[in-house]
Amino acid sequence: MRMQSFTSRVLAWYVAHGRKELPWQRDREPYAIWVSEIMLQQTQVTTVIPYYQRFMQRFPKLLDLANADLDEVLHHWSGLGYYARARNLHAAAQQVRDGFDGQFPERFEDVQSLPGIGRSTAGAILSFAMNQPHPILDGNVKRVLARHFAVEGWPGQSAVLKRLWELSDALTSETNPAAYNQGMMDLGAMICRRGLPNCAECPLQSSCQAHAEGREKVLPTPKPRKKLPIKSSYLLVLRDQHDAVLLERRPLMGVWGGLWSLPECPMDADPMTWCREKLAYEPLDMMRLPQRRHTFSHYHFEMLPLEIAVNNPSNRVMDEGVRVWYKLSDPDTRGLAAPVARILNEIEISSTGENG
DNA sequence: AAGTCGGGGCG
DNA sequence: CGCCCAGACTT
Repeated sequence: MRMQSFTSRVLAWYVAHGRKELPWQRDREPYAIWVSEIMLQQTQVTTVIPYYQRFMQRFPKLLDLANADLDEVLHHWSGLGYYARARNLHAAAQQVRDGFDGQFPERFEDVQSLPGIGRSTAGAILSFAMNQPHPILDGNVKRVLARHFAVEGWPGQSAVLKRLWELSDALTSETNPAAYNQGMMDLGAMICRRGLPNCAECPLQSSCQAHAEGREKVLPTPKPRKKLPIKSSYLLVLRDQHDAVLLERRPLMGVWGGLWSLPECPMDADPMTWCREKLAYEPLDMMRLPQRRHTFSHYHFEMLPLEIAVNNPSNRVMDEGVRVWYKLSDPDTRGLAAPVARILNEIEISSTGENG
């Protein structure tokens, strides 16, 4: 008998083994699926789930998100990374509110025109929410296709990417794209895994070219990587007489965009002098805190936190959009850079320990 | 086409 | 420690 098609095998496998109980699969509301798809960009399912639940509890409807302050959106995103996703999500919600009468658009071109939504995410949202037949191409689908069809080359190369899109487009189910796309993602996550593919339980094994050639572990071709440079800075923890800490808001573009962080003193400067001249606070006492390393996609960040006691006059004027005194005992809803939150948390624990 | 953008999980 | 993960955007 003739072998079932690629597409029908994926569909059958999804019905039998795929994931159907994820929090954003309960209904097919476009807004919920949209939020989940943005969170899932470059982020694994198990990491996303608690963030998704807190986010949806605070912003249950699209208009709740559109009408919220960006600061609070970033607060609920803090720790997930790629904060441009949160800013784009917020801006896109406002575009839907103002340009689409608050209804999430149903035309592919309209969806892809929203900030933060590219071809793959637009296809995912419209296929999952409305069963529209659009292909997707996330990391899982790339891996399944690259292996099954033995596609050579790093998928970041335009020619390789074009070939993978052609395959995804040709294979996507016309009748049940939602189940097919979810099936491909689940196959990539559960069977056709990066490190140790479970070919024995794969519905596509009989036709998989990489498996036939014993190359499933070396495809897809990995990204050529360079050694990450190391950047070091002092992080100044200015602490006033009321146990408040001075925070600065980071520029929207760049690392930790829009989040609140500690003043960053260059390594070639003297922290006491820098504190006096750049921050205009007279340092009274200084203490080293444990050094930390944070790794970004493109460099290591060595943080040398210094706790500096200062006197904070009550009549001093400050621009609260750029700098705030953050009370350790009374944390609010600002988005803090994750390593900064950990540093402040340690200080707060040690200070509460001293007082009782 | 290449670089930017976070944090976590895993071997 | 290196590598990757439900990518999109800028230059």
